[in-house]
Amino acid sequence: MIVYGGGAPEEGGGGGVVLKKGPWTVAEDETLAAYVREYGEGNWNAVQKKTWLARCGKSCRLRWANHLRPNLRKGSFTPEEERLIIQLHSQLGNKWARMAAQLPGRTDNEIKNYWNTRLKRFQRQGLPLYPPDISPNNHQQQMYPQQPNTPFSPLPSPTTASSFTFPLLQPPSLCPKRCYNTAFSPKASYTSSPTFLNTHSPLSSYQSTNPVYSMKHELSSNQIPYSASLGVYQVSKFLGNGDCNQNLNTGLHTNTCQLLEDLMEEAEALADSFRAPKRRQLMAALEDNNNNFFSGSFGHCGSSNNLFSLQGLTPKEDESLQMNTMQDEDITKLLDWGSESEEISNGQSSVITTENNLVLDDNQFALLFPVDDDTNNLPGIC
DNA sequence: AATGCAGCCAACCGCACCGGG
DNA sequence: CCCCGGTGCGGTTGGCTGCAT
Repeated sequence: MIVYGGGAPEEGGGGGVVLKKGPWTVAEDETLAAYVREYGEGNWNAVQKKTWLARCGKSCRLRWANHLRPNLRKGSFTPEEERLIIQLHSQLGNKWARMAAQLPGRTDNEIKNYWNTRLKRFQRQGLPLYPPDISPNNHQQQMYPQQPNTPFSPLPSPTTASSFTFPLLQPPSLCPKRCYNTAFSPKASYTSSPTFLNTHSPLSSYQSTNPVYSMKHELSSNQIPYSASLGVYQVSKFLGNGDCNQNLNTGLHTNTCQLLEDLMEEAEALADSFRAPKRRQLMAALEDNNNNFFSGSFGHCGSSNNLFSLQGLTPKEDESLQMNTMQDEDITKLLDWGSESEEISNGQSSVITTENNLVLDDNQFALLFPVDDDTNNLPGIC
C-alpha cells in the first residue's frame, strides 16, 4: 500500500513501515535537511531509521540532490549554460550527471529535462539539435538519428562557422562593451551577431520563433516555499539560521562563478605538480580583466566561505561536495576542449562564448588551461 | 467556458557499479 | 568468489500550468 499525502506513515501488514511516495511535504524536507545537517550526506537508508520519514533512501538522496542541497541554482538556464549543455551533450551524450558536474548548481535532472524538452521540440520542428559548429560524437549519431534536412558530419566541414554563438537576449547593439585583456590573443574579438544571424545557419530561424531562448526567471516547486532571490527553499526557520539569507544571496553568484575556481582546485588536487606560476598567471589575468571574464556570465567570484553557513555545512563538507562533482576525466575533457576543437576543425579556431558574447578562442582557452603539447595533458597530469 | 496540447518539472523505477563482509 | 546493501545514473512517467482554439 502506498501512503499519499502528508502525515505519519502507516505500518504495513508485514510489520515494516510502508514507504511513502509522491511529492515531498515541507515537513519532510525540513526533516531531511536536518538529518543531513546532523549526519551528513550518504547512508540514505538510515534516514528512515533515524527520523520519522517513511521515504526510501533513494528518494531521500534524490530529494536532497535535486532540491535541498545548498548552492542549487534554480530557474531557467542562461544562454551560456544552454550553450554549454549542447556542447557537452555533443561530446558526452546522455551523461547527465557528468554534464551537471560542469554546471555548478545544476542537477542532472534539470539538464535531462531541459534536453528532453529541447529534443522533443526540435524533432517536432525538424530542426537540428546542434548548431553548425557543434558536431556530435559518433555515439550521438546512433542515439539521435540524423535529421533529414541537416547533413550530419562527424567532423565539421571547413566551411562550418567556427565561432557560433547563441542568440542574445538583447540586440547586439545593446550589449555592454567588454574590456579585453590585451594579454589575450589578438584574435580575441566580439562575436558579432551575423555569426548566428547567418541565414545559412539553421539556428538563425530559431531565435525569433523558438521559445527555447526565452527566459523564465523563476521555476519553483509547487510544494515548498521558494525564494527566487535566495535560490533555495527556505528552511532557515527549521535550521534556526536567520543569517543565511545574505549568504544565500551572494551564494548564487559565488557558486556559479565557482566553475573556474573548482577546475583549478580540482586540477591541483589531482596533480600536485600543477605549476603554481601558471595558476597565478591565470588568476592575475582574470584580475586584470577586471572580472569580466566569466564574471559576466557567472557573477563576481566572492569567497565561497559564505556558503558554508548554509544548512550548517562545514567548509570541509562543502568542499568535498564540490570536489565530488567533477571527475578527473571530466576535467581533462573540459580542459582539452579548446585543443580538441581546434584539432577537429582543421586549424580553425573554435571559441567559447560567455554572456554578451565574450569570445574565447583556442589560444585564449589554452592560456587559461595550458595543455602539454606532447602529451595533450595538463602539466603534471599524466 | 471547455478542451486539447505543449512545456515544464518532480519523482519513480530499473539497472549497474562498488565496497564490505 | 559470492552475496548484499548502498549509491549513482539514465529513462520514463505523471501531474500541473499556461496558452491556443
